[in-house]
Amino acid sequence: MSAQFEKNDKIKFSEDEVLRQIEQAILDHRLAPGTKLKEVQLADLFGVKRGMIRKVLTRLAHSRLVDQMPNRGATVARPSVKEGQDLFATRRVIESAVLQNLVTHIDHRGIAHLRKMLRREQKAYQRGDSATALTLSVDFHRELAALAGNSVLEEYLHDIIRRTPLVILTHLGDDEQNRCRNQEHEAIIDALEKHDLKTATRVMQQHLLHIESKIQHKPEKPQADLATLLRRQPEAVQA
Amino acid sequence: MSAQFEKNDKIKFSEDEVLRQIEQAILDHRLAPGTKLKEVQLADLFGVKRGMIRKVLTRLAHSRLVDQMPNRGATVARPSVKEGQDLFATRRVIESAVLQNLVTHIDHRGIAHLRKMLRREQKAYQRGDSATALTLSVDFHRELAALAGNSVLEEYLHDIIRRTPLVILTHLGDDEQNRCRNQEHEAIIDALEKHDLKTATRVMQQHLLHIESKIQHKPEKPQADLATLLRRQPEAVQA
DNA sequence: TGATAAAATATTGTTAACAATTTTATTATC
DNA sequence: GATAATAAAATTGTTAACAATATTTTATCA
Repeated sequence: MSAQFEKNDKIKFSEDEVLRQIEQAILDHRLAPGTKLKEVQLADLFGVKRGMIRKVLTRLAHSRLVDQMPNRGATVARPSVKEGQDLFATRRVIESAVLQNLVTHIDHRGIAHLRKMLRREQKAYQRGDSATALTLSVDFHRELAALAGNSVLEEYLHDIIRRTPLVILTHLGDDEQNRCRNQEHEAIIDALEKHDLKTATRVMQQHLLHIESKIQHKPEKPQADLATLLRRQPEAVQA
Repeated sequence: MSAQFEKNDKIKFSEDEVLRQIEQAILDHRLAPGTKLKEVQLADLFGVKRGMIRKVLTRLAHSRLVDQMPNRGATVARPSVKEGQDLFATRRVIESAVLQNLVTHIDHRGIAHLRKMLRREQKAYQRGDSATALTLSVDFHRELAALAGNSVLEEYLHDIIRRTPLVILTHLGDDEQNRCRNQEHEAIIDALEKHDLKTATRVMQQHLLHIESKIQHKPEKPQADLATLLRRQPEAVQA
């Protein structure tokens, strides 16, 4: 009468919190592409009702992080190589447009803000905290889009950024190749400050092509059980 | 014991069909921005269960055609002027990228296909069937994206095209100004055939700016009841 | 009359039980 | 032992009843 109750012996999570945790588990590579996501199992795991898991899975399916098949449930999505290429190509288009907006709209305050973000990112690298560095690196791109002031472009870039890690994982593996080189971030800020669109765009294209060029097929990894994989490793938590 | 049962005296619709009908009612301007969408009313109207309406409303909210507020239900979305501008600006970015892809990838078969679509569009205009002409005009843009072969770009353009009529309705009204001029469609095909990216892009930009320039604020219209508005007018059906 | 509070109604949100379907296990047959 | 049919279990899908919240109506008082 004890063991079977342990699973519910925890705080109840909100829908957004459950979404965030599952999404993070996917993006942290703890849930491999193709992994079955069973509703009751997840519901018990988080101590919530099945209906909520259902809604969460639908939301995740919408952002293409999971696949849903009628009557056959949800699995972690396995994006094709082609989808990955299209995603990267579109990202180059979006980020170019962002820069084009920025080069006319940005002011000293914006530049200063970007430099502050860059410094935090560099410090994280220097102290070897690559998890934080990666987060901050992504935030840099997001912040560029936010400063550009076009909500639709921003929305699309968020969508792409959300989907990208899964593509990389699926076809490149967990090889730590997928992070930004922050010298390029610095070069982009410098160019923006001088209102030099051409240089900013060129550096950005290099920057993105650098990752894109590495996508290629890779065999699947063995898989542990769902509960273990959802449990986040302490050392991976960002500072 | 008769009148109150009439409402259910019809075929049961599938979820996709219900979604399609409500979306069409919004895009046809039969449901004005801000209109409350009550779950039981819609469920009775379509002869389906409330849970299905619930799912449909969530899907519509996701594509920003309806707003959902916790505990306060769903309404037809009222996009801001800013959102409309951002949508159009992004559309120009996406369509430019589509042309850039097309100008290198397109072959004679593709060109022939586009010309066939253009002829159908022109014929619809000539016989005064503006509803069909509008549909075909939109299809032309969609087809460009499909031929470009980037699924993400295509997806985003679909999203923008889906959201655009509501923006135009909200801020411009039902003034019939919002259709493409198909001479420009022809010019785009001509330029693509000659692999002339510069001309194709220039015409496309004009084409899109033509509509974009007309967005401005406009007072609200009076509103009939939901059941009437959902019932589609026969003459509006496409040929 | 106009404002405020309370009650009644309407609407959205959640849940547990059930139904339908798929998946796994078992049995039967060759 | 392999294969196919059958039964059992697991899983997803749906629904009706209930709970929570918001809105409208009515009642009360200044």
